[in-house]
This record gives sequence, C-alpha cells and structure tokens, in this order.
Amino acid sequence: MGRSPCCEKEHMNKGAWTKEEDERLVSYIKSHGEGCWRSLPRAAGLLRCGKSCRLRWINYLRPDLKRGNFTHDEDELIIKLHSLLGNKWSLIAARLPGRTDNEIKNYWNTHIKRKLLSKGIDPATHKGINEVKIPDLKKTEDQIVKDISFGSRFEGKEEYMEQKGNKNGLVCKEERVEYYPVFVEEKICPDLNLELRISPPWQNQRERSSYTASRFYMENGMECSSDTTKCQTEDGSSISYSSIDISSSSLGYDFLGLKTRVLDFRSLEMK
DNA sequence: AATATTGCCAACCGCATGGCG
DNA sequence: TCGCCATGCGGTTGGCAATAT
Repeated sequence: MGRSPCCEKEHMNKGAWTKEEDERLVSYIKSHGEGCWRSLPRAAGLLRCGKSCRLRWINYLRPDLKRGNFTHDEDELIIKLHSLLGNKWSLIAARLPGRTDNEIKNYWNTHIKRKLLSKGIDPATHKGINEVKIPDLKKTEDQIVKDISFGSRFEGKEEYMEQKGNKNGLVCKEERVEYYPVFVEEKICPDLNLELRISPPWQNQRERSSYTASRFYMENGMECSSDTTKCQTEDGSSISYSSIDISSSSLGYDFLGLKTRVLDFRSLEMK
C-alpha cells in the first residue's frame, strides 16, 4: 500500500489561484503566521491542499519577494552558485534575497542555460563544451584549482584580513597542485573560479596537518570522492586529505551564509 | 485573420528528510 | 528502532501569451 495522499484530492481546487483565494491565504497567514500547512486550508476556508497553499505563499504571496527581472549581478551570482552547488535551487535561493527557488530554477532553465550554451559553455558542467570533463589527478603536470574555505576563524590572520577589509567571508586560496603540493598562493576573495573544491575553514599548513581535513572535491557539478591521500609538505610533515569522518567535530561553519556542520557538505553532493 | 509554434512560469507531483511518539 | 506525519525539494507539466507562418 502506498503512502496516503497529503490531502483529500476530491473537492479541491486546482490550477491558477483566484484573487479571492490569495486574499484569504494572505489574511489568514497575517493573523496566524506560517506553518501547519495541512490544517491551514480548512482553517482559512480554502478548497486547496496544504502543499498548494504553501507553494502559493512561498513563491508568490510572501511580502518580501522581489519582483521584476533578474539583474546582471544576480545572473552572475546564480551562475557561480550553480557551479558550486549544482541544482540545489533552495541553497542558491538562500543567497538571493527576495528570489525563490522556483523562480531561479525557471530562470536558469529558460535564460541562463541558453546564455551559457551560446558562449560554448556546458550549463551542467560549466566547462567548455569540447573540454575534457574529468581531470586526471594522477597526471604529473601542475593543475590550478581553487580551494575555498568557508568560515570565520582566521587565527593569526585577523590583521591581514582587516587590511583587506574582509574579516569574515570567503577565503580562497589558489593552489598549484603537484604530486606533492609545495606551492600555495593565498588570495583573499578572488573571483570564484569555476574549478572549485570545498574544504573546511582555512588553517595554516601545520594546523591542517593536526586535524585530518576532509576535502570534498567537487569538479563542476560532480563530486569526486577519493581515498585518503597523504601529501608531504615542505617541512616534511604529512597532511591527509579526503575521506576522513570529522562528524565528531562540534564545530559549525557558516557555509554560503548557512550555518552548517562540516559533515553537511556531504549533502551538497551532486546528482 | 487563422493557425501553429515557441517561450515562459505558476503550479503540481512524487520522493526525501526530519521530528516525534 | 520503527512508523507516521508534516514539510521541503527538485523535476515536470499545463496553460497562457507572444511570435511566426
């Protein structure tokens, strides 16, 4: 036996909402607040299912919604966030005040996809359509990647960060990856590159070696999981990357403005 | 003017997730 | 631990408007 439907389908209105229904919903939520979507329709005198009410409110009636076309800045932000997060529309929407996940999703599918394709960029991978999609990490040539930490802990870096006017925000390091990483150039908040990987908040090499950093490696919409890799630093100490469960950590980090535990990065796995 | 096609977006649907008893 | 329930999420669809033929 399957799951019971979220509401009684019969005697329910479907399709476009009327002005009167909108008014009823708005007035009810104004006086009772959001939530209890299942019981809301009956209480508000609406012949709609709870889901439908929730969607109508979130996507259309909410007073904080921004109307009108997307700006160029919003376009750019959506593209960058999509390169990081993939089709996680709700996460992307969380970074665009006044925009809904549905709105962004529609906008992506109708405008941005086409725009990227016209530039020869694959909207799914954010790479040139003719480029090889999966890098061979074993190759000996250097690779440039962007290593972005999300956090507010900049021990020993406060002065530097203040000078740069970025005490709390993205810390991005441009790193030349060789078989053994010996060259790391730090940059503060450069443009997000489309080649990204996400790691826990920045710490210096020594500190990093003291806790086994879990490096969730995302290559343009794909998660590239790998076994633990030991890398040797200049001073001879070793650093372990990837595949380390740090869920026991009690630390929470501000990832893209969303408070999260490190382990939650797993939920960013691309489909 | 009539019809076909295309683009857009609000809304729906089914599944996933998390909380709770 | 399990099952139920409410809610959230992302993919898909339906219908309207604009445009092309």
